Amino acid sequence: MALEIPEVVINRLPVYARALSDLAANGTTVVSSQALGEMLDVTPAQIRKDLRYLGRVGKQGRGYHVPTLLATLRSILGIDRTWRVALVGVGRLGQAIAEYNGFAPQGFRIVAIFDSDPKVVGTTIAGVTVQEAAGLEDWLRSNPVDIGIVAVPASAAQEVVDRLVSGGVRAILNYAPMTPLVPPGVTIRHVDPVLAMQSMTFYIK
Amino acid sequence: MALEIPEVVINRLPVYARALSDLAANGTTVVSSQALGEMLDVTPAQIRKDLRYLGRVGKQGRGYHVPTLLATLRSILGIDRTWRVALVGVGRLGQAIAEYNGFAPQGFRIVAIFDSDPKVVGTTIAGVTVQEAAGLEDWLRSNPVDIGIVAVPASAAQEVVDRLVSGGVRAILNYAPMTPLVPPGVTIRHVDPVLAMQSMTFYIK
DNA sequence: GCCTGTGAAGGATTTCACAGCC
DNA sequence: GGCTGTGAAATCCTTCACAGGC
Repeated sequence: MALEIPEVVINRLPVYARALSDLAANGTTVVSSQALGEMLDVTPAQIRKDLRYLGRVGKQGRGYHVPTLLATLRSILGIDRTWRVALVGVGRLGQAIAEYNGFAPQGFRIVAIFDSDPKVVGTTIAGVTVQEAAGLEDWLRSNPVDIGIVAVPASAAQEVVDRLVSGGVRAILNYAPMTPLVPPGVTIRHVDPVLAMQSMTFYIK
Repeated sequence: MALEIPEVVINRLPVYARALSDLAANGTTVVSSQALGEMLDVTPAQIRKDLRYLGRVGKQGRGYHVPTLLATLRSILGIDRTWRVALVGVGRLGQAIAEYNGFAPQGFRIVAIFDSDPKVVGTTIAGVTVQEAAGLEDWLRSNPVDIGIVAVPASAAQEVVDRLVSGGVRAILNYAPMTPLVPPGVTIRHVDPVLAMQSMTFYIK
């Protein structure tokens, strides 16, 4: 029964977790697939099928117990712990990422920042001293991190990804406007507002 | 033959367009589905099927003519023109978005910025004067925009979305950490690095 | 009665494999 | 010979509809 969870489902689970978190904060203790579906514009059947991957997590006739379900979800996604993150690139974008206060509350701790520009190396951003990018792999070997954030220009992104990977990083969040390749076993996600907009203009043109 | 293009395909087309743009910049004039697939880690068959939605855009035995294909792609996606964008919210995040210089080169022009904080209303960010958010709908009625960017706290996001929609906006880029609902006919995309990370931790835990 | 869990059906997407054109 | 276009097959994902537990 512990069958493989498909990637589409994995991508929806954090959305459910966030909604359940909001419900829990409101003091709601039980929710039906119907109600959750209305909050998120997802069909109830899909929610039930998705949640079924977590086990028998609902109660027939009642619905889902919010705190329990949330805990299960967080544990399966691995978001019930803290993760060490390294940020590479402190241009405008990297700076904004470093100072973004949405990561820490969710357990993502930026423990190191790298850049190749001598003008910023040695400065402190969000309490972290910027290190010379040339030392990235060495540093990673003695200070493993879980996730790498790439916020360098497109021309440097593939190299940075390669070096993160060879330093043992298996999850990469890519902000660069290109598609770096990663070997099997390494997960990469892209944050690209331009691509998002470009896929919307098709519908409004 | 002008069959409906599925949404999954629409989401991949901008990625192809970006890669073709890079190839064009390098002076490459012809590319095969195989080569393009290797650049992007996509199977050649998928690329051929996807591009087939644009028409008969390849030449058997040769491949795809980069400049022509790029032009077709841009025209079908609607990224060959400029789009008027309104940004709502100029906290840290909104500020970074306003100052991000990746939008303009792709034809996305932020023509107005709104916020409800009197402290920032009237100030100028990236050359645009911040207006009082209360006037959003009125302003939109006389100055239609194509896309709205929502960079307000989660608690205000649904209301902002509703007001953008009632002001005629049919495409929304949501940076708020919640899932606003939109009526049929309105397209919404989410930019959420936290959700992206939360879907990766599953694989590395 | 309400609502989950679930097989079956239906639909969508991806991959295969090769015919046909350059 | 190389590579697109493309039916057919395979796979994956979503929706339906209802049995069964609360």
